[in-house]
Amino acid sequence: MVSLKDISVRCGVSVATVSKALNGHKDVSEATRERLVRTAREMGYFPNAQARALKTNRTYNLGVMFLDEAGRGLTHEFFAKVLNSFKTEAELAGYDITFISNKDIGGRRMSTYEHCKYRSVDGIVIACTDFTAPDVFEVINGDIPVVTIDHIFDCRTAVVSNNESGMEKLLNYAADCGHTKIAYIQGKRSAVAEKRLAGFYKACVNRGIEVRSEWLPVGDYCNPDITYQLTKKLLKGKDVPTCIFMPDDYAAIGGLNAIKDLGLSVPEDVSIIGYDGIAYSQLLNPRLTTYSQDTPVIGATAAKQLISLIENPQTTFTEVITVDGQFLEGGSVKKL
Amino acid sequence: MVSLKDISVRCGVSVATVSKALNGHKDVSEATRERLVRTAREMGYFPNAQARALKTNRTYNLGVMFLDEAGRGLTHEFFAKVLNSFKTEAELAGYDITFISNKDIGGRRMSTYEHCKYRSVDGIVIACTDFTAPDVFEVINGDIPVVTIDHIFDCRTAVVSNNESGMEKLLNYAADCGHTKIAYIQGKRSAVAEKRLAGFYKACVNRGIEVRSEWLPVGDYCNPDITYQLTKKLLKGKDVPTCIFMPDDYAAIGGLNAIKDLGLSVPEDVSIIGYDGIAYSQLLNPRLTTYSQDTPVIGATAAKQLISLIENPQTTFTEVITVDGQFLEGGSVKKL
DNA sequence: TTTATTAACGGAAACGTTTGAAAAACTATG
DNA sequence: CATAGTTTTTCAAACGTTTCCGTTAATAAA
Repeated sequence: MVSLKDISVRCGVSVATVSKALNGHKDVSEATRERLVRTAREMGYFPNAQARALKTNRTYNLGVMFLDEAGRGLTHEFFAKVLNSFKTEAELAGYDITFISNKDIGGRRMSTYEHCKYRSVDGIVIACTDFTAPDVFEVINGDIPVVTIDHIFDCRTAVVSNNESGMEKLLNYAADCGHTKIAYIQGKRSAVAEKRLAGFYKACVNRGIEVRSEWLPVGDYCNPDITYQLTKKLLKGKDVPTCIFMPDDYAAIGGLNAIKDLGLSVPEDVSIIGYDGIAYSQLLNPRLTTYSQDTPVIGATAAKQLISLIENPQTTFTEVITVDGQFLEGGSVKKL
Repeated sequence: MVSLKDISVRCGVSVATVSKALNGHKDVSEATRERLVRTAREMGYFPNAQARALKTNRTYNLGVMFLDEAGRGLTHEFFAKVLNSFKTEAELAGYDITFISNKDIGGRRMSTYEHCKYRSVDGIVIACTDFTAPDVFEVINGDIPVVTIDHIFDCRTAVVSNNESGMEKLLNYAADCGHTKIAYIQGKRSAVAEKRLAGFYKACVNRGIEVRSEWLPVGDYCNPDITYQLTKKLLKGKDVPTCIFMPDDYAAIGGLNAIKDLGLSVPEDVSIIGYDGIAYSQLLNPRLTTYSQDTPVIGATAAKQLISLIENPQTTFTEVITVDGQFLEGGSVKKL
């Protein structure tokens, strides 16, 4: 690899001058700057990221903290999409992405935060299902810039999907279609679940729809099996809902199968509403009525915010940015 | 951050001794070694990855090259799963994962290979749909250890899914069920597509099944729309196939919709076979008969191979490792 | 001409490691 | 007790940058 020294001897100047020229400092004449830049290019020079980081304490590396208790990891479409846009935006600004986790190094166990220190990441984005993990708190309380996705901590910037309003929009649609007997299979307790439930209640009150606690079973996100069971249970009694909200689109498949297995059909006998707007939901027949979270914006915003935090360290101001999604009208809700 | 120097002054020895003690060199007495390791732990020491890399030219970072012309990126379930297991295995060995792409740095465009040099990754795994990209060749011809997934280059280690045998198994199953009029909507031309087609032909010959060229349309992977069109076309004529092989499970959804839209049903009127064994395929009703690629093994094997290549540089021996998958019998094929 | 000002460049230390060679401290041997 | 051998420790250079400060040269002002 060609280094600054190589360029300096070739051009008969000092390495200091080369460094300054290439980094656009002002105390180098235009003529030599041009000459140095040119030969650097000719010689195929690229800075050595490690050496630079060692001096500047800036790695241009962002850590992605990604705990997923379900072990689905990147298979989780929401996270995969968010990560994808995060990555794209970060790369545009010259940052690379490294996965961070707790791991062993040199025989000693390293926490996620220690891992970040070891790799000297400039910033961390946290996206996970379990924000109560100790590793998360350690990072939150640390001194590395952090942006969280879909969870709000005091004094930390957060980018959250507008779960409350998304839920409201969906319920309003169901109400518009004439549904009043509405069930909601909730996701597992979490900040996201709270928000969605809040939106559900709020809209129900607004539309004068009675909320029945027995129609609010707690299931789990991305779990078609549990959703299958709960859907069957909901439809077993004599007084059954006409419309069921699912934890998310993926889990909804379990619900659809339950309905099919009961000899019923969607939307004729029972209406179904999902959440997420994943690709499959729009390939189902009938298309699932759902709410598409704006993953491209969520990821890109998180990246922008994180980079801004890194590059303007004085900014003690932390934001909570709410990203709206889009209602997707499918054919899974019957108009009564 | 506490450094080697901090430990050395605290213990009254030189930094060299500390370094050697912590790295388990033999030329340091057991007594001092134990003492140094203990205080290092007490002081919360972690090595500085940059400094170490600068000296040793080893970053313990693996680059993931991941070109996806379709722009689906991590949303692609096969790749997401492979990457997931790759990451897990690599982390076990103390390596981190960094995404590598072509990008701009300091105004100059950097190729993927240059990017790898810049970040000094110890090795690269290539997984992508388009292995003809110039960026791929540059990496293949470079001097960094490389493992490719699902594509074979001379002189480079490759981990490939057993596409040929997978296809054979599927066709044998269809034949066992009594099907003789079999169509295959191919994926776009690629090494993978070739292998699958080869397996298809081979099994057809074995079973004495006539291969009709008009029943071998070329579609595209992960593209339900094209698959929808081609499926309709296949089922329009007067002489139609009784069983259709889809490019993959995801694309198969397009086929299923086409069949539904024609007023037909699976498997009564037409049988369907997928490829990949993605989660959804097993949630469909009826479950899709398909071939599940062993993504956990593929990813883990790739990681192991790459790390072995890195840690035993003398090994000029390159392997091609074929990973078998598993046949999944669903309910989408009718027994005639 | 002298002095002050500015512009362009170089010297050198520093970042935190690793590592081979040299030195020092022991141990054993005759 | 000297010598050789062995074990343990330190020295010092090196990896490729960045950056503060000093130096030189050129220009402007007095």
